[in-house]
Amino acid sequence: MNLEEVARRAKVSTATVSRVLNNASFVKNATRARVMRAVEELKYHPNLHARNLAGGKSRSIGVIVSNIENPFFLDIYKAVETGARAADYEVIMANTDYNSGQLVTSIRLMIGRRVAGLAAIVSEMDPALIDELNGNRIPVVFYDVGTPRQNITNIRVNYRRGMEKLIDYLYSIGHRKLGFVGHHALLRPINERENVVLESAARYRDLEVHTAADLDSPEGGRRATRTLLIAYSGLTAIVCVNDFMAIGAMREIRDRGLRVPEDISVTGFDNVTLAQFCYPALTTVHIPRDQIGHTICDSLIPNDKTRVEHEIIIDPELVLRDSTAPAARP
Amino acid sequence: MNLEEVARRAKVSTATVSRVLNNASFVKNATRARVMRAVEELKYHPNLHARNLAGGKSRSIGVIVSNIENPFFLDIYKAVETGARAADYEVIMANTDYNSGQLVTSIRLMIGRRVAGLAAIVSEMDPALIDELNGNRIPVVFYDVGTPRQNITNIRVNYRRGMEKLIDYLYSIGHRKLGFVGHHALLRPINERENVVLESAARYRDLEVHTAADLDSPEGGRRATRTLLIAYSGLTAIVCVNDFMAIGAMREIRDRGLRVPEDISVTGFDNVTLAQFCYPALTTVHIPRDQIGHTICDSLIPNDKTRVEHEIIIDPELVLRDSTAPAARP
DNA sequence: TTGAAAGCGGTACCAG
DNA sequence: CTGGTACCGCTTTCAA
Repeated sequence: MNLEEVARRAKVSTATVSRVLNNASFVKNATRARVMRAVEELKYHPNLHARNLAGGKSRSIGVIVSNIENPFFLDIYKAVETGARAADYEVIMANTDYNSGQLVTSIRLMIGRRVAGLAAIVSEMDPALIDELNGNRIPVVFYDVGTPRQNITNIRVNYRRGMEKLIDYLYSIGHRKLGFVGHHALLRPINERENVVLESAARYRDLEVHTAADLDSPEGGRRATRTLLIAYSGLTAIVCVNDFMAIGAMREIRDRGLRVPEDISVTGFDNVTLAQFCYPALTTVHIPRDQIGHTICDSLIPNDKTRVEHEIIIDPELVLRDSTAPAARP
Repeated sequence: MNLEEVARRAKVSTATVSRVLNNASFVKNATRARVMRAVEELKYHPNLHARNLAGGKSRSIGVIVSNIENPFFLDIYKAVETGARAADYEVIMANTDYNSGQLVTSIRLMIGRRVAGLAAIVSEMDPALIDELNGNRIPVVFYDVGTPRQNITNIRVNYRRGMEKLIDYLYSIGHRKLGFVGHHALLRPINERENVVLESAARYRDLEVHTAADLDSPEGGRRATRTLLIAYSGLTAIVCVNDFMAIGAMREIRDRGLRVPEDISVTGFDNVTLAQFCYPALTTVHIPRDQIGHTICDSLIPNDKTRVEHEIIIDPELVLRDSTAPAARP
């Protein structure tokens, strides 16, 4: 079922069929109608691979994320999709599960597909890969990794500031012994985040922090919290690397017969929608996924109007809700 | 950057380059090495469109879902991805947001990509589309819609049984006035679900049900619940069409100063992971997304061993948790 | 307004 | 083992 068959049935050339299908140049109404009818009758669907090959262009952008189950990444993906649709681009998504091998596979896939642009919203990016990407002339956006260079835009969140706000707040309401729940992702910027927490805490002489890490999931958050609670007594707050894990942290705390926030406070990061539907609603730090999505589209989709900066830094806001309260006095 | 450039650099023919890249037939080690080096030096990435075109095969399956934000759909997608990866297939995902126009677009996209198989996990499927798909010779799996025919597998969940179990349970613990939270999706099978609830309830003379619908999201669940709570007093339980919306229902109930489950019980459907991380943990009905994902792969990916039935019906299990309790005595 | 034909970047068959 | 080459299905000049 190809152009030729349609052409034959409509008694025209393949060139003409191609023209009507692409609304290109002028075709006499009568012939156009004949072609349309042939297309319908044959239930013809153009082969997109052939089209891409012949056309040479691309009209699609790739988005690679670390964990599509985490609403944070999903939100970014959706934001990009919205922007892309508006520009009549399609977006191809790939998920790495924080697996560096998968990342390589995904990147090759995207390049193989000749995407017009690529967004890497991942934390397992290693320098070698950045190099590989750098060789190519395809525009790339990194989230939180990579050095800005030619054709590369960098979006980063000032985690340090976000964490400091969170920790300052907890300190101000009396917390002196915290647990930090991180997730497994051996490379940057995750470890960096743990360091940020440690350093933020180090600004206070009398603030103690203990850490644990597990998978990026509610279950992971629960396990890490359990580890923390068993190993260290007297923790009055659990600071989680993101909202997704914080959900598990709250569950674990309650399963141990403790109350949130009366006995132990919990904080997240990202401010995903779920954070406000938790019970108690989660205190967190807002990261504007929509804005990130927009920025990605702006820097990946050719656009004469806006010129996007090569490095964008976001200063995240603290969002106070009900999962935090003054530290329990022992 | 194409085969020819690589061939030239390695001083071989394009055919040979193709061979080493596909591990096909034998190539002398020396030449293979030369080719490899050229590939590396040129940072060559084969054009997948050209490859697909020339190869004619496909090794990819499409999955279309109604709402990727709802973990239910995401879980199915992931299950399919796992199965597909194992068979060295890639999966292309498309999201319709319950929009029938998007569905058409997505289906055309998949056919245009010449996927080896297509899974439509959507509720906005209309008969015309089923016909369009039916014309094609590509194997299709429908979830919950469509009549089984040649090349078409149908997976359906026996919602009626699931709902009956839920309602029987609620009735048995004293509930006589229920609210049902559905979501907007004008076509089947959603309305069907509302009907099922109504009919399940009709088995009892003294069981009253009122319904409301909104978007498939926690926020939608919250709004529908608000509507219900304002319009009808004396409701002792809110039955939600799925877990995702139930999360919003619980929030709304509590925001009105009521307790779950002491004042009002809440139930979900699907048993997504989140259901056990809610507080209180959600009473729901389990739908085995893994099994569904497996089945999809089995019927879409050529496989000499198993022969899959053309119609598979799942009888879902009731999962009792903490969001339900005996009806409050007024 | 329409047709013929030259690619686009690979694959795979046929010789050598 | 390796090279030559006929497609794959569509887009896009160039002429007619």
